[in-house]
Amino acid sequence: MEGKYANIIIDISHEKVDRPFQYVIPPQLRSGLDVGACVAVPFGAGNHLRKGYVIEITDKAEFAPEKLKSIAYAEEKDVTAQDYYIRLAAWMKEQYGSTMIAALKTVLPAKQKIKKVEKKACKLLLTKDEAMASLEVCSAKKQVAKARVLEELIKENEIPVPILTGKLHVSMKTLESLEKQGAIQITVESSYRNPVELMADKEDVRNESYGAKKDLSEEQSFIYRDIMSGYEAGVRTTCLIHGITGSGKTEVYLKLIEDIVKKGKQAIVLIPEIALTYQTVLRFYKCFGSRVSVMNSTLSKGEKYDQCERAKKREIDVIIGPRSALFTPFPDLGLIIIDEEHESTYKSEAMPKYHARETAIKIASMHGAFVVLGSATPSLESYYKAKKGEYKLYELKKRQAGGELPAVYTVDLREELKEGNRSIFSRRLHDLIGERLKAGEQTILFLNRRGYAGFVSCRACGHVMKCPHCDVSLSEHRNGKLICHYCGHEEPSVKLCPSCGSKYILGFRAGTQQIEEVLHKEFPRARVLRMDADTTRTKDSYEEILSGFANGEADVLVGTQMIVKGHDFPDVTLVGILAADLSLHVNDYRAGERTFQLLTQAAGRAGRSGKPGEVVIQTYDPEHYSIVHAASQDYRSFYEEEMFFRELLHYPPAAHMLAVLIASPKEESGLELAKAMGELVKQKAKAVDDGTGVIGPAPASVGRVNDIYRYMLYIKNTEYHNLVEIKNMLETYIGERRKKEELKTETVQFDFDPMSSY
DNA sequence: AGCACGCCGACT
DNA sequence: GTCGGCGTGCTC
Repeated sequence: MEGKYANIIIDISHEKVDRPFQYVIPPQLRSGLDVGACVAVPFGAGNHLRKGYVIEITDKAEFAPEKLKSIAYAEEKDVTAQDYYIRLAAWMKEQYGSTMIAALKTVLPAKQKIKKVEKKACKLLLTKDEAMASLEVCSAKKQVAKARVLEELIKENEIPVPILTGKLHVSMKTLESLEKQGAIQITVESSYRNPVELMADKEDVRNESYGAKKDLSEEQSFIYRDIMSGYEAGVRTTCLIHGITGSGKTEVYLKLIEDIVKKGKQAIVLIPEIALTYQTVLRFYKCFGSRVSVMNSTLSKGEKYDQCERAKKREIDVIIGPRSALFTPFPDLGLIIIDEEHESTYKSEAMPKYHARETAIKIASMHGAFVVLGSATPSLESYYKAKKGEYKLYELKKRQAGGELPAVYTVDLREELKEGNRSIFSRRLHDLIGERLKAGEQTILFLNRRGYAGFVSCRACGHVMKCPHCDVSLSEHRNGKLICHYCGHEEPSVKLCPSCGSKYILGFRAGTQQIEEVLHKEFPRARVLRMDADTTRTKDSYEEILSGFANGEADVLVGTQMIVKGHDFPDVTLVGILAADLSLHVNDYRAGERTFQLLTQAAGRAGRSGKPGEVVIQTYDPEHYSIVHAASQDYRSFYEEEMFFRELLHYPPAAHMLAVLIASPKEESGLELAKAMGELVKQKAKAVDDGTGVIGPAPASVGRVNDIYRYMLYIKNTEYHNLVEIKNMLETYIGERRKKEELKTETVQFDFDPMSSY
């Protein structure tokens, strides 16, 4: 690439320098420098040479050219790894529409390497009396900063440095000066650990029968052999394994990884964050010992950095983690597995809003690796691609333990009501729960309710308590406060309706709590565990509840979506889905798909170890195709029916969709920008005539968050790259208006094939 | 992150 | 004056 100037991101982990700086490319580097190159540049007043990454090469000087400095030199060829990350970041920026910095930040695991893993602390070396004396000396000299430090250290002998520099506004200089005087000592601590070994230590792995190597079934070994022989022949096509619940996809993954590792390559296993449990990890630990590691959000930055270093040094072969584990710096990646590939957590909510599936395929292609997707209820996207031949489709139709799929009963709640049953439990479910309690078998009750605790409304006048900064209702918390889940606004609960003065203003508590109460009333001897956002607030409570239930500490588990994922409960023979259509009535084109997935996955929890299982689906809408096909566990029919609607309405995967979120503190200027952008796209669509459809602009479904007004624009096209082009066009449009200082407070975000509704 | 600049009280 | 400590802001 030719060009006079290079825009470079300086490798300093500090917000204020986290933007491109422009440098002159010296003539001898003109031809050999490319985007992604690692260079050394003079930076700051001291002209210290620092590392940086070239993110753009241009002829346009964006800064007074006479003030530009020159690149000192380019790093030698060992930059392949870095180069790879910058290419990946550039790809993400293009595909998903974000800043380069944001993309680099999500992709680069090394960000922490600048920040020391060590914990620094200040320790007082003087005695109390000596310290008091120095304190007086400092005060006399008006050395306020030093005095502040000494004062605090007298109270507490040792204080972490970040507290001193943060809360007390003391600079590192001051501390160093104090250290020179011999008044204090700055201590450095560092800790290295392998989180998997920590997990494994908690249980005696060897006595655990769980991950014991079973022989593959015929179905399993066919898939394994077919994939590996394809691999040997150089095929790198993405594979989709559609295996019914309990069919043993994990065994296939383990075999594949084993082979790949034998070839000296490494594997990444992605799982939805919520499903990362001891059970899952232990199974891998059994196979690969300490050469497997985990990556998740509970690890500290230092621990994450450690895992990256170990990966680079080939000390581990397998990493298990959520979508961020994709960026583990393996030197010779061979395989990426995405388990439960339909899960919406694989789509990032932050910028860039990337999808782990597409990104994994990109990463694999950069490494000569391949991707295996697995699910009992594949996303429509993946199944569609498999049918088109873009992915290779495999099926596991038999349950592993030889168990039958559970018998499913659908109960029409309208009929129940007609016949005078107003309970949350239908008579059938009630009877079956009773039977299980007698037989000593376990039951799961599942409420597929979206969102959190109920809103507060006045029964007399209908007034609803709303957030003063956002267009959403406040929800009542256990501590009696009203909280806004969008901006965090808090206010005390009300006793009297602020609108009409009635005292009948109450929260709608319909939820797992209520179910628990009814259970206690109707089955006083049943031991009940409840799992929802309330009971899983603390760090380990999630795991505690699940393993408690798995160990038979309770008869009934009541919970929301989170209980359906991951865990195996061999003694569960009854699953009750209390209101199957709750997740159906959300204004989102994916509602049908999500409902089908939830119901199928929930039903699949029943009867997993030989004992026959039963499932009761309670619904007001028993004819809905999502419910009908989930009840018969018939993915194919569901797919055909849902796909018909997607084709008809041009929704993904039949077409692609770009959601544009325009936000502004000023209502009018936000709408003006949204309209202008919409008009621009419509004009282009007319000119090119490529079937682009534009919807909106319209206010977002939550039209105001934190006093910022939000507008949406939806753009549809059958070709993804056409949408990328439109995004690029809008980006330049915004850039131009920004230069003219017209847009100061407005922000625009892009979301391709959105998973969440706005 | 690191350096310069400007501010402020103390002291030759 | 001017020296040394401290906070602030900028770095292509």
